[in-house]
Amino acid sequence: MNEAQNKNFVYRVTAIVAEIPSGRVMTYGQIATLAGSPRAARIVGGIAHFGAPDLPWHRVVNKTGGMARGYSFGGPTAQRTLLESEDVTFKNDRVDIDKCLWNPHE
DNA sequence: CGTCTGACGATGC
DNA sequence: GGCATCGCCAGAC
Repeated sequence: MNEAQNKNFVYRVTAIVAEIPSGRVMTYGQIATLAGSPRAARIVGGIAHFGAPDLPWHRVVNKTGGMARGYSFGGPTAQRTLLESEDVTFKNDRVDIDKCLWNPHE
């Protein structure tokens, strides 16, 4: 893990997302920052769609608390239902990041 | 090595 | 608060 974490940006993002517990969500910007590049939020998304299909990307949302453009989970409704199943609170059609934003420092 | 793209973010209107 | 535009960084071609 130590060696791997220093490997590349992609691996860090993968590791972070893999550690997101149920009932908690993270923003792409947050993950990108933890990965070492606070401006590379889009890169996180790119990694999401192509690599690491075993990770709970459905717990990853953008800063608006919504989901990304053209999600592939079967529609935004599926994502919302899935997160609600994990005790994630919702504000209208957006995730209540204010309450469910997970911090790895915990 | 140069260029385009992209599951985003911030700012402006 | 939502929509439009620019900007950023890293990966793929």
